[in-house]
Amino acid sequence: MNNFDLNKYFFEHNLKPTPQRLTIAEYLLNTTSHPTAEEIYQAVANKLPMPISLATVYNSLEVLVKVGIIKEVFTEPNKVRYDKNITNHHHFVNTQTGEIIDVEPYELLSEQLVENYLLKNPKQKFKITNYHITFYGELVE
Amino acid sequence: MNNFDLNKYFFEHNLKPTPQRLTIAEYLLNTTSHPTAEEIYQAVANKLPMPISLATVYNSLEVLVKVGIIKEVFTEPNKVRYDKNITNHHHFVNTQTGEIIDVEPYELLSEQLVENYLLKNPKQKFKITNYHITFYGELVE
DNA sequence: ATATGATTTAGAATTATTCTAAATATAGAA
DNA sequence: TTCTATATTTAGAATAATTCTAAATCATAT
Ligand SMILES: [Mn+2]
Ligand SMILES: [Mn+2]
Ligand SMILES: [Zn+2]
Ligand SMILES: [Zn+2]
Repeated sequence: MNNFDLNKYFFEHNLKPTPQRLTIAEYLLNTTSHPTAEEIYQAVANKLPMPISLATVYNSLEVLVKVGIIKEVFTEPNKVRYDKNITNHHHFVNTQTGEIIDVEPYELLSEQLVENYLLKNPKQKFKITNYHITFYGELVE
Repeated sequence: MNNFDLNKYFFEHNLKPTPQRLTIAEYLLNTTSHPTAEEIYQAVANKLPMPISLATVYNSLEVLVKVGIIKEVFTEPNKVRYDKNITNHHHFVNTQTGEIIDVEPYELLSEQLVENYLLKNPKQKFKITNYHITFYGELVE
């Protein structure tokens, strides 16, 4: 999504395209990393001509999640990360660096995963609406 | 693991079997839920003859994790839960109640999952050491 | 220009967790 | 047993992430 699309998207979702929101959205759309609110705050503070508050970063992230431009990711305790990749996908955590990398889903496995759940938990009558896999591992030398 | 095993386990791991630790461990071993530190604190405070502090709950949980009697689980933002099930397994989150249910792993899928990761990320040279699936869903009427 | 409502802001409040330093308990030695 | 060394517990302070509050500012429509 480029800057033009962003303005359009904001308009279509009744979001005022304020410099703060636009800069936060732009920052996220231009990184493959999964930054925290604090990291976004630091990066965006350096780009904006005016100052920005951390509250605005949290407020903006909330509305960007709400309109579906970004998603939240929980891979670690006590830390929320934000993700421009809004497709269904999974994450690989490099346990040496903390880096989080997107993993594309393998849809052929989905059915088997869900079937396995039903097999292993025959008493429970639940419907699985989605699932998320966190892979952990290390760089191979 | 019964009370006898617990004393033995503590002894073997050089953990003094204090009433606080024993009661916390017992509480966890006798529930299939995945309680938070606060929930454990409330439950254990009611069982112990002497008062207990929240700091002791956190300290005890830390050593119980360290010696491998329990595991930490991260399924929600900003909340750590504790799990007596120390085997490799996954979790189903009932999005209506927040209840967390164990899901046994399907080892036949592991290989395919890891293969898929390598296929979809051919440039990255990482070794996957483990992975965790969080299923989300609802009760079916 | 003015009003209205949305947005931003600083700072206070909240929640989960960790730290600190003193008090107490445990286990082993004497 | 008592003593002693060390481990554990504790209350409360500190920290980190996030949310809340209420005032200031901004944008848009009259
Ligand atoms: Mn927390
Ligand atoms: Mn947090
Ligand atoms: Zn992602
Ligand atoms: Zn579990």
